[in-house]
Amino acid sequence: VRSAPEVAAARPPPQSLSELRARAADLSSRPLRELQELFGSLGQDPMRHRKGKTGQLIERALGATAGWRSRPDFPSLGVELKTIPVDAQGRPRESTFVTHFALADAEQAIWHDSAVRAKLAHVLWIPIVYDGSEPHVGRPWFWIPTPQQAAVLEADFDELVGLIAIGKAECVDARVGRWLQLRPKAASSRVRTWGYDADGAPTRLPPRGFYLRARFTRALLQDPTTLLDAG
Amino acid sequence: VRSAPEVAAARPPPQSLSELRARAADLSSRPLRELQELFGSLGQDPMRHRKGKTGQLIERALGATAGWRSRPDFPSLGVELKTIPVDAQGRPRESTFVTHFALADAEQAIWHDSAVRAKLAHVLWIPIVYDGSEPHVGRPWFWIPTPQQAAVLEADFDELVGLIAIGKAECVDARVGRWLQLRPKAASSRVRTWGYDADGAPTRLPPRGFYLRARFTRALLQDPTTLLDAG
DNA sequence: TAGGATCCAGCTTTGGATCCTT
DNA sequence: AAGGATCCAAAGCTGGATCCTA
Repeated sequence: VRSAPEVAAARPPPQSLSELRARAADLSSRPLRELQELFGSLGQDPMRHRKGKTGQLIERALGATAGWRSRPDFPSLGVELKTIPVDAQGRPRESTFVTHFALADAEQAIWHDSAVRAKLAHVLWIPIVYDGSEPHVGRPWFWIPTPQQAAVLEADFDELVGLIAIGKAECVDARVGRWLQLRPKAASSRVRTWGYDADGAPTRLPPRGFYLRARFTRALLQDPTTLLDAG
Repeated sequence: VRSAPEVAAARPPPQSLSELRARAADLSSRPLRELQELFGSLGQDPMRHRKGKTGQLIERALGATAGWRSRPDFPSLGVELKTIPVDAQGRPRESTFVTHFALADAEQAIWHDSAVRAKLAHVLWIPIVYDGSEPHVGRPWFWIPTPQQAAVLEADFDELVGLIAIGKAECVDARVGRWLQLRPKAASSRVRTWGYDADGAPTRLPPRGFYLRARFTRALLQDPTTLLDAG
């Protein structure tokens, strides 16, 4: 058994990839309860119904630049942190939020310059294991998309953004896209004006976000060598 | 619009692949009701709840050697006929029965000599479209497995048969196998004795059959070029 | 019983809704 | 509003059960 991390509050950002790697390895298999005692109170219940709280706890434990606009989480390293809940078999059950998307920007949006590409260029996955015993950190894993994986993500992005750019935003629901999808984000009752339709009436649609499908992260975490470059 | 086929009862077997091809093409897009009038009464309702009746109707329409032991349906051509229900998008919803399997034969069973390989070596798929309008024949399609596809089918076969051969028949349920699966066949209350367990007691298990998973036939009929040789 | 398959309850997946913090 | 995500009802999938004919 290892000793607890020495810091008792949010840490300074890691200075190097190896330092981040070491911090991540140190979290591996630690109960959430332990991290919560060390890195602060985000509510008292380390179980479910925490929504984003677990992600914020991990951010503090790793020294990510929490709450900042303009990501990634570790700007100098170019690494994005993703906390991902998994079951006893290590399988993700939920989709993973990537970033907001402003529908009004669809016409100008280009994959190469997009926030989606930037965030997914280098991801540190921190699985949180919910298996009936105490929730705990799984094995951290750094991911850089292979060229083939990046090509599929780009194709999804182009399809989603393209449909909106040509005025078919209503056709875009969560079914579109092989690995990336576009879904409502934030309380869906809140609606924003972002353009004008053919009749000159303002276009009002709820804000949306890009997500990675659960079936993608599942394949990624469970069997990175098969299925992905092919399917 | 074409004229109705000229025959008013079960046809003689086709003499050549091109004759079979022509007959199949002639069925394309015909309502089941029309075939039923021409090729005989297998009950009065051409809708669901027909179970195997539709398959038998298509057999008669094409001149297959119905009801014979030792297949394929067109022995001289080496072609197996499979009638497959699809939805409005052309997607199969159900698994496809391939052949019975006698559990007692597992130890001697070899892929190369198996009924599964023989039946799947050359298949004529006849989709039946259930889309809310009148049920009708879709576009017939001849399929010969690619070497890569055949390799996956062989691997599935070996895994399933191997588990039974080493006495782990209880471990084999419908989850095993990527594209082929082994499932109960016939009213499952009927149980047959087929061997003896370690204690010398007779082994009694319901009869089983090989099936192709719906996700396989779905990929096969919808997108034959992708997904298959890879996944 | 082998061949032709479909039925359907229960489980899994997921699209859309929602919650908290900075 | 943007970032951190999870919740949950309903659709979709499928493993095991079943039906008919020869």
